[in-house]
Amino acid sequence: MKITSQEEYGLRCLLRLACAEGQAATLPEIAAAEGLSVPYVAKLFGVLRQAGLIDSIRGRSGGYRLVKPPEEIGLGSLLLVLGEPLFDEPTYCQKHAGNAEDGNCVRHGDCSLRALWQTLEQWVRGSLDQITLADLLRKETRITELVRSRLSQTIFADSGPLISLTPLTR
Amino acid sequence: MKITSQEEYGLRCLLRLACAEGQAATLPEIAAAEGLSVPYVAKLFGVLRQAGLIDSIRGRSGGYRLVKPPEEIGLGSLLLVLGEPLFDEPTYCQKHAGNAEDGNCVRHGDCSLRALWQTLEQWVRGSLDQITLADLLRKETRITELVRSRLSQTIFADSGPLISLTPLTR
DNA sequence: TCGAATCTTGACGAAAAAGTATAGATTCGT
DNA sequence: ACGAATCTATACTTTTTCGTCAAGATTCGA
Repeated sequence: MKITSQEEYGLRCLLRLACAEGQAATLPEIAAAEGLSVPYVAKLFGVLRQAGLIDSIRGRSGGYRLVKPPEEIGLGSLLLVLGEPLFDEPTYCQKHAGNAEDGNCVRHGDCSLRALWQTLEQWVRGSLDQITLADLLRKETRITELVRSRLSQTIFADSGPLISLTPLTR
Repeated sequence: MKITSQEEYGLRCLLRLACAEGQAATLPEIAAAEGLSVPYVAKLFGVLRQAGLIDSIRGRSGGYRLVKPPEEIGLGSLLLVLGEPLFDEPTYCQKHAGNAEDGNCVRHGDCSLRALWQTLEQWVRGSLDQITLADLLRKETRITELVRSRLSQTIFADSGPLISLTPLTR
């Protein structure tokens, strides 16, 4: 369970854009500010652009701009654009090893850990979405308090999935 | 932000051990139960053993056993043994790209995102530790309720770190 | 219109992670 | 004592991720 490079740097670069306040910032500027290579930032911004988070202006005095104000960009959804979910639903029971010949999931009865990951994902994502880019730009923000104050909402509200295991046969 | 293979499979295999209730389970048994190769499970159990979570008995009727009862194994610490933390403190400012020639962190003033990741890490880890292996073994557990009921504790209690950013210079 | 500055895209190589293979060490049962 | 069943350790191959490179497309300014 790790923050990927793309998540980390994508977020950093987007923060730089957010600092620019409407003014378009260019790849070389951002790259220099973060100490990254220009092509790498270009790749990251490609992802962000195709996700509709930023706008690009081509040509001589071009650059990138945020589409929405920083107040409306939650970290949960942002990180989801830059990386994968904690747990990749559609491929979960196929892609890894540990499947029977017929391709079915060989695991504890009904793939029970799935429920755990789903809950965790929903929860982390939801919590992160309570923090916006704008929050990260304000100096001297106490994150813990920030989140706590915004987390009185119903993250656990829905009735989650069940876990059940079948016993190990020896 | 993703669950790594080692975390997923390590947890699954450990669950199998927990099912065995004190009886030693062998590599071939576990591997067959999870549909994994024997050497792979061996590797995973190597990690778990060196972390002191399981005991190995060598020789003819050997196998592996949990050192502690499942009630005392929290998922947070377990996953930490199997994978890396969300955010790798000591290497954070060196290992990635984006550093100045002198090796110092080139980032926003005082490496501000660090505070975010630390808070998140602490928080996810702490929450996961409220769930034990034993909880996952009980059939029909509603994870969301489980966590909520155990989370009235002071996960947010300590005063977290500050965030601060220096403005983008163009 | 030309050229410089910019974004866009896909292919490529390097590094890390995942999983396998193999040889070896230990113990038990007969 | 021997052999079968087990764990242990290391090296290897494959796959994925990371980051770079190079060629192309677009726009502005002079």
